[in-house]
Amino acid sequence: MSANEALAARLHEMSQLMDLLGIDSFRSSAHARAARAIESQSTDIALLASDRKALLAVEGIGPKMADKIIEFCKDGKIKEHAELLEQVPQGLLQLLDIPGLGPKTIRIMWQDGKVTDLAGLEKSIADGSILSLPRMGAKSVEKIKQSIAFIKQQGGAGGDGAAPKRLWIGVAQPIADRVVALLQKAGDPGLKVAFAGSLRRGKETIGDIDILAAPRTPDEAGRIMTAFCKMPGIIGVLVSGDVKASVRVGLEGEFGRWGNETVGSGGGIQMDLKMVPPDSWGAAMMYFTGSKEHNIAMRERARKRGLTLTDYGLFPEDDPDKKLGPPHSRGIKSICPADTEEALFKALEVAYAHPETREDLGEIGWKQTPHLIELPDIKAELHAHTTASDGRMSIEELAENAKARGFHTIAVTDHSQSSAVAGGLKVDRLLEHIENIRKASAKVKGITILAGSEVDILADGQLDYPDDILAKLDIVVASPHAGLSQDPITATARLLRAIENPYIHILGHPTGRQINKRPGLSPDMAKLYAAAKLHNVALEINTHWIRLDLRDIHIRGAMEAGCLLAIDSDVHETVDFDNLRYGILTARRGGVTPDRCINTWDSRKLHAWLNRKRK
DNA sequence: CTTGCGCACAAGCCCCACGTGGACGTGGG
Repeated sequence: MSANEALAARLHEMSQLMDLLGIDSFRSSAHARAARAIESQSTDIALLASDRKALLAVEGIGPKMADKIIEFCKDGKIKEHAELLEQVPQGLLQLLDIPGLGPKTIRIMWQDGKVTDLAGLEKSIADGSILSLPRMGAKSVEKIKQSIAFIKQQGGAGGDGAAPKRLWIGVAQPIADRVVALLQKAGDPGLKVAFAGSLRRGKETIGDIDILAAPRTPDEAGRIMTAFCKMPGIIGVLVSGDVKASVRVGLEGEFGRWGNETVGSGGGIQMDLKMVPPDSWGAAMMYFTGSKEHNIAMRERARKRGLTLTDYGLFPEDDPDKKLGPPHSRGIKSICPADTEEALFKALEVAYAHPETREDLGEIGWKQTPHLIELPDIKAELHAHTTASDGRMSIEELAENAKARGFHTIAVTDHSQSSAVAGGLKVDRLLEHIENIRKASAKVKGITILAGSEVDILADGQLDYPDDILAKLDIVVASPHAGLSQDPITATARLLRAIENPYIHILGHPTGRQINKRPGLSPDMAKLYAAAKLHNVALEINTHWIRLDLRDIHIRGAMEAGCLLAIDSDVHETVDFDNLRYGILTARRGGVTPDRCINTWDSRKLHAWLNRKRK
């Protein structure tokens, strides 16, 4: 967990504690909002907090919050947090993770039902006393029971307080693809089915998988619902009505088989299906895609124009006090077509925002839609390994694979000598490897094979080969692999030194973080961007879904600073090429345009750029 | 607790579905 994430988690918990204690809800939501603001900062919080003014400039952070943040950075803790924690029983927070139970209900149970933890809750379910709570009936209790079972299976039931884990996008996406195909098959030809939610927005981790379908007849709807609730791997149905359902699916069975990397979510993932009339498709996609913050901002914009934006369309605002019920249910027609998102954006006079950018971080209010990079724009892979180090393919196999993807260039960049576990090449082996690459290059036509290396950035910022060896390589990708728990100042100096090396082209996975595994380095990113621009070094977006490093918010900063980016799949085996889609999504979240990504350049432009450092 | 408007004090992000039980909490984005 990075420092920013740790602080955000702390503030979020403070907000939850306030809810449980029944403290002023505005204070609570101010803390939740501050937590979100911290999460979307690309600067390491320790650096930000060294300048109180900069902290105050962040939307949602006022004087009191700034002091708490500074306190956290100095002492590693917030006194008020500890004080709140003292007033609430240990096991209570965990109950908030149970769907169906919110702060109000938990507070009542705690105050007069003597429930202070999961065991107490289970007891009150067992003896039926839970039913005496307001708004608690058989259906709600059943849902809670199922949720408890799921949480226990996830492993966190010991009371470690761990929030439910989010799945890597690379694990969630193939599952969603299969479900979409399955539902399409259950319907008639031409049925619209799509995934939405954070998956469609391309977030690096996914909480649940949202699927939208637009059946045209009740019969078709019935078949879709049945197929969804009975798909392979189902471990529980939470809700199933006529138009929506929520289920949990295990990752072990038919929809699992993701090798040993499925551990992220423990045992399963929630999937939500919603069915809508075809003429509401666009409005429903907007709603289901989110983000929540984007939706709210869009709906506010509608209200300012005397309109109401809902999941079904755009309506005249005829009922400000909301007494009459949703407009669509009263037979009122949308004032514009609601079958596409584009039509709704247009009617609200907002430039279309791609799903990946819908985070309410400035996209509403664009003069025009930016031209974001797309998958087919990528024409070169500049970071790949062969059997010479830890890859699975020979040079020729690698080149053939790249050619089949339509690339004009593939760079062979095996590990350098310090990466012993990855079979890094000593200088003599590297020289021999270069010869082999030249030979393969003569054999395989129709693609340029570059001789390169992924050179370790040593702890002090030196590169792992001397300059005269680097000079022999067509391309140098320099990456940090070890020493990833350095403090921010040392890490900054280390990476800056690497960027300043005259032979480096690309800074590979700059922070070395691995999602859900380790935080990696927290350098002063602004300094990195400036140096990369000055020395003409491209910053890598490593497309492996465990890395996605640079991450979205850092890419945003790099784009604003005018940097070049490289989107590379760090290929070790054939399937790694398929990770490109995650790199593209992440790049789009950061606002990358094709001109700024060196992998989109035509062969002449790219090679000229590489050669500028080889004179 | 923050913001916005103005230098002290208000007001505070949207809309729908569901279950329960008659108005509100919760979850979905």
